Amino acid sequence: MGTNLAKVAAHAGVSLATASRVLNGGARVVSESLRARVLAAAEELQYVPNAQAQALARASNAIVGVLVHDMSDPYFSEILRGIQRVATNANRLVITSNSYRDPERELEYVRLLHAHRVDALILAGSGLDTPEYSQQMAHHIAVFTNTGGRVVLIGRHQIPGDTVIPDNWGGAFQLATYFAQLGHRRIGVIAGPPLLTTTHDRLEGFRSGLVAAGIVLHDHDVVVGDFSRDSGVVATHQLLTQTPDITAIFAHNDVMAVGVLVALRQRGITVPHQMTVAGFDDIPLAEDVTPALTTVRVPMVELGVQAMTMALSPTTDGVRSVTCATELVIRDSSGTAAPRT
Amino acid sequence: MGTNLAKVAAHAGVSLATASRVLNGGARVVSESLRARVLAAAEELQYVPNAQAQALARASNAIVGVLVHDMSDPYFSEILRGIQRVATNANRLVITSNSYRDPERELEYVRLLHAHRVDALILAGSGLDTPEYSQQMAHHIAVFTNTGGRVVLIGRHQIPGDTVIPDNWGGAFQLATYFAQLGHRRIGVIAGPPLLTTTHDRLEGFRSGLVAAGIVLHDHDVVVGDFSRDSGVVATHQLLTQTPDITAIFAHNDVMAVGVLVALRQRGITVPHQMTVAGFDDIPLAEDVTPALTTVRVPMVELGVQAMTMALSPTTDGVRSVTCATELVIRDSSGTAAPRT
DNA sequence: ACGGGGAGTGCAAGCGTATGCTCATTACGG
DNA sequence: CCGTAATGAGCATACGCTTGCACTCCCCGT
Repeated sequence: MGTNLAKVAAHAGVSLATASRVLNGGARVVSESLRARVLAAAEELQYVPNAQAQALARASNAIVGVLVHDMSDPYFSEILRGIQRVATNANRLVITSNSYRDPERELEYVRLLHAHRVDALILAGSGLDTPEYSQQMAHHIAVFTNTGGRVVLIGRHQIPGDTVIPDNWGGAFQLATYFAQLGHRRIGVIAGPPLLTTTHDRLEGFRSGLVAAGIVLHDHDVVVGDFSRDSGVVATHQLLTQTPDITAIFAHNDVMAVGVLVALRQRGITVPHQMTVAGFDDIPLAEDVTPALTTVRVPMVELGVQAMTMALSPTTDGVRSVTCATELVIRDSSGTAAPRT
Repeated sequence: MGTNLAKVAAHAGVSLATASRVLNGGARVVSESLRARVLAAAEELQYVPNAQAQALARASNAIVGVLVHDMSDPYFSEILRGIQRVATNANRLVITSNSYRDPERELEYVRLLHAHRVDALILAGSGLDTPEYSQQMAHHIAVFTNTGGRVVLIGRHQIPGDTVIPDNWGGAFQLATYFAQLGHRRIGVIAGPPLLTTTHDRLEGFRSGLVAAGIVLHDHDVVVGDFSRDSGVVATHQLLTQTPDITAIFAHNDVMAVGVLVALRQRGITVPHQMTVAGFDDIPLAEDVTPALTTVRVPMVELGVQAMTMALSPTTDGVRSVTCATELVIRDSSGTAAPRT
């Protein structure tokens, strides 16, 4: 059934070794006549090399594993686009897995990808900031790197390895400054899941920006979401119920911000006149919602490109780290603070 | 460096065979004492099995290859979600690759996935309807299936294999009927890439629906896009320039429909009062744009689930085929035909 | 008490490929 | 004309694991 190199070699009347050397192309120490015979045989028998066996023999297999929280989320979707772009150019295969933010599953997948002996592993999306998780993950990662695997982390982690991070803190700081300039004094925040470093950085950057403007962010003005649209809707209603006097809302990502817009529309609150709204990430659809969303741009494709580039380049001994700048993008969902009703 | 089974066996003081049997768990013909020793050794040495070698020895490797046009596109993103859901439950790894609608690359990837001896291959997104492409692809696929691989196609192809198809024709027909009921007589269509079967089916279904209502769809009322938002914008301007008297626009997918809304807003044309707009697919953001988009729902997650389920179930001799119903979803972007200005 | 049987292990042969090393052939210089 | 250095091809081993088969005990039935 399966045509293998042996059959090709036999059909071409040469040894296995010669056939292998022809098909690998690298060292051209094979005479033209034999080379042609082998190629013809391979073609005729429709030979497709067994990558598994090659990997086993070579101890390297040209495939990179990527672990994301959820690739349906535009944020990761864009990162993957960057990763794929580089991978394609380098003729690398990419295995993508979704952890759906489940730590158990995340560890499980790292193990699985390790088992498949991927050349490199890219962990996209910040990790949980708990000692147990960090320790376990660090342990798994260590075992992997000890075997010669490379690891690149996107987002801040408590895990050693090459890193690509967006400047979440700085972007949130800028946004806070902007909000303050617009005259907002009471601001609601819809945060991401509590233990993510991304959430932490965006929250603290924002808080610091407000503090610099003499504004205090109260704990009860912060509600928690899970980065999904629906959680943005729910959180908005919660926010408006418990602190009705806010004049602006900062959602920790654009997807939730879209939920905010929906919720406000349901309540008949106009944006930006009665309420200023901003998100984070600048996903493609941010400029297509109404009103177009003010947000902080994270160069997602760039994050992916950088990560993959690192993943492909040989291990330098020290860990490398790249920070990608974020940038405030002002659109139509933000405006000067509305006078109290 | 790499700990392998041999080292584990040695460390536990048993034979390679015994160690293998313990770790595979299946046949429990190993005494408890030895079993414990092996497990302890594996733990201590941090043994991670080499999936490559296992696959080679077993001739099966629990990984499924998926080829999509562009996983940043919400359409494919949702399909992948369905695929992943099933894959996770079945403890299968998924390799995802983007062809970016490049036929060359698509063939290349099929070959690459074949080389990696994936158990099954899922081709998502309709194929090109050209003889050369179909023939070549059919050929590659045949070589793959001859080796024992399974293939599932999502969308109509000219290629033999198990198939999951959304009822594009029927959905478009329904939409046309609805448009006719609203009183629209002159309608513009923004089609997908010309040679895709999806494009063909959506166009012909729509045309048939109009014909059933006594309306003719002129060729110059159809412009071509590439399923991207920006192409929707461009196509809309083109459409309004060459046939300004249309009262409704049907974009072949929601992503382009969003572009239509943007273009209309630029021109100050209100929706649905001055222009009716509809898309296709019902991607998640369809209900979040303003106005919420009337569209035809394609059960994308379901497509993925069905495809993966087929991919995992053993080959029946005949090719299987599942059709998923589509459904008209009426939201705010459609209304009765505006009186001529 | 002896033979049969079953349970538990180990041996060794693959799975498909890459590659170091050896061997044969040819060309060339002296 | 012989010796030596290329040059090209093949043998055999390694990669890490699974699994059919053979072997060794030990227990039990007759």
